Amino acid sequence: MNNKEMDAEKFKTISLASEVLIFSISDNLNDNYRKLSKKKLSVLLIKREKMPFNNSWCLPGKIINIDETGFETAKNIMSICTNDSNYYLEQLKVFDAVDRDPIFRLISSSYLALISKEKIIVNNAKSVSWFNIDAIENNDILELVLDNGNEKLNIILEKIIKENNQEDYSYKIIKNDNLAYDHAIIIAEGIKNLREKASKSDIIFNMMPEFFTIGELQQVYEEILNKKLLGSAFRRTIANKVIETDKTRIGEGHRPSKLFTYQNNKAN
Amino acid sequence: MNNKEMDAEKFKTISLASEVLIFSISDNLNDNYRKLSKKKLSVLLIKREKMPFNNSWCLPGKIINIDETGFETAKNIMSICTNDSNYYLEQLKVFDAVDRDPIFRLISSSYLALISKEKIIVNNAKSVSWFNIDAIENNDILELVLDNGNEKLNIILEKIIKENNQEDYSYKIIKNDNLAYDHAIIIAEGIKNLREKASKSDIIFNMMPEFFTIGELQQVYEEILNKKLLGSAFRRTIANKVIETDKTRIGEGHRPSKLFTYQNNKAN
DNA sequence: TGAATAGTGTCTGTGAGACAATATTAT
DNA sequence: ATAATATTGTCTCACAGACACTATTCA
Repeated sequence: MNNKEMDAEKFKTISLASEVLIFSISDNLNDNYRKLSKKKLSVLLIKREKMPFNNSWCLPGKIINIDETGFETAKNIMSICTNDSNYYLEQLKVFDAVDRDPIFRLISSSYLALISKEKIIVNNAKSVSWFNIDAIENNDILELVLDNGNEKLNIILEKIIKENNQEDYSYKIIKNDNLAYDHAIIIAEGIKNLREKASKSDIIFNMMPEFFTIGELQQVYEEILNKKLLGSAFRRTIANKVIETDKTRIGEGHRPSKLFTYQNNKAN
Repeated sequence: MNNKEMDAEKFKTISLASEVLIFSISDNLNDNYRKLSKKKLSVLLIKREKMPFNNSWCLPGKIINIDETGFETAKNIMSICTNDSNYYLEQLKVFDAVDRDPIFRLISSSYLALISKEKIIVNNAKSVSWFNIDAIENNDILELVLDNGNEKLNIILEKIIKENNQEDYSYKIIKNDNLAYDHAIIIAEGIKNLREKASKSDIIFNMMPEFFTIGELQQVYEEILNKKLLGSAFRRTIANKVIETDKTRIGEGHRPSKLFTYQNNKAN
């Protein structure tokens, strides 16, 4: 094939990429020394340095090689931010709107990764950055505010409800803001997925450090589930999932708290 | 490109197909006139008439065209068995093992469809057939028996549990039986998905006819969840999802039962 | 001392499991 | 009459929400 034929070929074939939604929890210190630091869900984004969407932020992604699975590609992508292989990774969804890439037919197989901040190595290059996520829901509108400290992205999505079932919906971008492709939708779907699984499984612990207080754990659940929980009830329900250690966190302007660790080697 | 170049090209590119797992509920009459007909989960399979896997059964599938989404392709596939567009259809998972097709790199984006038998038109061609599914679980082994009345497929799968979490597992084929590709795994993943959602959503109703008795509905739930339910408790929990009609089913050798219909236009 | 969080105990309502009891039909 | 399913009612137990109360620290 000569170059001309290759170019023509590009437009006739479908390219398939793995894209990874890397979520973690960030600590945001409070000015009041007594108050706990505020936990925020955060997502890792990359600054694009080529067309299309040059200079926009995007999810880390890679075209799937002919000799590797999408999962393997996703694991390779993960190596940009960690050399620890101990994280959660699962298939999320396929995003394949015909016009999602302005030039080619690019289909994205998305993956959701959950990792603890302590396992993450991000060099300070400006091209990789963690964005705190604020997700504000009003009726059928979802407002996403992504903030990395320097730049703030304001995105508005609409929930498209299918067939009268309030629980079954997809998203449509109403207003985008310097985020490439349909990645705003992928982020929204990831949050939805995480929220659904948070109360039915233990995946949240993948974003926790090895040792944590019940209060910190509760904060993370509150952030993900987007609602206040009662301390007493939370302790009860979480009790059989954690192991108390003899460590204690002190120096916080209030009663010290015991440190716990995740009970992941359950025998039942 | 000449033919030789095209052939070479095939081996270098990835093909992407939509494959649809069409589930429905079959009625299997009991010899005892008093007893209810036994409900079975069933899947629509197609007899392949070309290589690879010639003469094996497979899920209906189609290569995704460059100008349509996988969902659209899935809807086109659905038209082989219905001209009613009122069914449930959702993305299931991507299956992309490198060697799943013996010759090419074929990636399958699978969809789960749930439809009521009354909406289905299958011409009696031998190439399309409904198979009743028996799924027998023993520890980490899942045995699938697919039976269309003429042919019985016995498949054995192993659950591969990830990272000590009993709930998070995938499947590996131990013994296949005249089922093409990794479609046994897709069927197993579909059953798992259906089971998880059955108790948390109303998707089961997509496989019910317009009018049904509570007993029939309970049977379907028992079949999907693979456990016996208590009639009294079932009635209580299902009560707010169904509307009682003035119709009654009679002539069954026991007390007649009221017919209900799904309450899908919920106002909450 | 006071602000803030940690941690325990208890009451209450909801909802599921168990099971008893009654109803109704075709053969 | 009997087998089989339909339908209702009631008791109990587990669990989550609400909330009161105590504990402990640093500025």
